[in-house]
Amino acid sequence: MNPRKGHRIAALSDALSQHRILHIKTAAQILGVSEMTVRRDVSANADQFAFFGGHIVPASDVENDNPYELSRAADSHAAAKRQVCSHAIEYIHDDDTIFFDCGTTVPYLVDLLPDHYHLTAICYALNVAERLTRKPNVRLVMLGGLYHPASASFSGSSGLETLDALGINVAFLSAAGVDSRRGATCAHFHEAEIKRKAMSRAQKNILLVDSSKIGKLKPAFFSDLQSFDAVITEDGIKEFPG
Amino acid sequence: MNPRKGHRIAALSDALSQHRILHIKTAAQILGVSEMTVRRDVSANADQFAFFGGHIVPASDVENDNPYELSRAADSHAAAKRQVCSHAIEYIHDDDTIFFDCGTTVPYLVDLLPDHYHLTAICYALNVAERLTRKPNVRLVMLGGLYHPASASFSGSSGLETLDALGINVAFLSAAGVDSRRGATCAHFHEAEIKRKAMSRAQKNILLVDSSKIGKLKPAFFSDLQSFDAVITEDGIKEFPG
DNA sequence: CGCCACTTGTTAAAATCGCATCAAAACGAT
DNA sequence: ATCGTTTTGATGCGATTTTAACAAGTGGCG
Repeated sequence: MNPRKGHRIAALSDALSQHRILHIKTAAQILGVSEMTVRRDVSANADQFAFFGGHIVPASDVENDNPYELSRAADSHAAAKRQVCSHAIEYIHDDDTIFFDCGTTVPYLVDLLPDHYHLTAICYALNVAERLTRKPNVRLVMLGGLYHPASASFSGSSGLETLDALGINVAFLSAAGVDSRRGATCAHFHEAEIKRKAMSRAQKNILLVDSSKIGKLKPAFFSDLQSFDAVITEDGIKEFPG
Repeated sequence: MNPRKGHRIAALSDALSQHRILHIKTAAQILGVSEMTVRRDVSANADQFAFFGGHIVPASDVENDNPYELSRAADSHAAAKRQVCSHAIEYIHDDDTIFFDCGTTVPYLVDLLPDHYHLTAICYALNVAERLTRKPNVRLVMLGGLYHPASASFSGSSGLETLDALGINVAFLSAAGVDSRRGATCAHFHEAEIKRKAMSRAQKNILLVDSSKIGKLKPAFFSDLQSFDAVITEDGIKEFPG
């Protein structure tokens, strides 16, 4: 398969797991191609995607006759992500201030937070913010800016400045690529900027990745692995002393 | 409610629980009424049903995972709000930069935006942001800060500073109270601060309120009525020249 | 009965979706 | 570089969806 095409399919898959429903126009904008190309991609991958009334939905949803119910089970790596996060909660304590990165893994961590913990949460992605608003004792601080559909996140100088005024106990970072020699990378540069700033403000930095990310490399580098206090995959925690 | 109508709603609900998805034509056949009537039934019961691409689906499927949809569906003044907003869209033009206030009325306005309009949208409420992300040609700027559950909005100095750097063509404001002598008021002071700043940056300021707000008074004053270029209720537009 | 508000059906128009077609661009191999 | 193949983008058109407007029907009530 054409590598460019393969990348589009992957990106579409990512975007879909975030939004669960994508208007074709929106998808075309995210992927930076024409609507027609999106249509062709979708129909060429009928095993993954399906059309429904001008929108794209995961094929698994349609099989159930229910195009909406975004089963989080539809996310192929859901089990792995949940497991990653179950290891991660031990780093969170009552009254902590926590930074939550964007991505598809982090929302699972939010769901696992005990309701009785009083936390201050910092985030910059819409899907993460939404989850956090459901936690009764969480004080939520959102970093605003320009919206990026691919990651449902925001970027802007005001967010970076806000970070400068925050004390963070633990920062949970995600990465689209993890390479032992080239470190942690993500797809977009604006994300990398926020990640770096958040890490510099945090006492502890934890990287959350399911193993499907290992060995991959993305354009925007944001940290080498030694800078993390721990790297958590579904197999467990790897701590870096010091 | 008309007994015949009530029976149709029940029958539709039954049919939906069996099929999970119903084509409008199919539903019309099952109920023995015209398509148009089915459409009216569905949109009059947005708390139970929803449209999607010519089909009817249970609203719960769409609302799942989305707390704001719920509150919106439960909104008793939904019809009035929709009507308010239908009057309001005439103030929006292609390529405009629009400020969207928080509240339950504004999301209806977002839904009414033509998809082909290229807009820059400024907002500071989670429910509004969410709606805006579904618009394909909208560039979204979010003002971040501390989250306030009551209005699903954020407040903070960084948001106010961001506003200072923005040129706004039209600002749509909402109010929890409107009094001809004491002006427009809202429940929280942090909201009032953002509203005032947004109004000072906008070429045109439009107040959107359903008539249930008229005569009410809330603690946080943010503008007298003469400062608005128009006040829109479900009954129509009242313009203030100059 | 006649008036009224409300509901329903019909029709038309507008917007959108889905698809086929064709031209341009990118790519690969010689 | 040149040719042929593949991929992509643009355009147009029919079908479908959605909305709006108007006409007809229904039932309550004096």
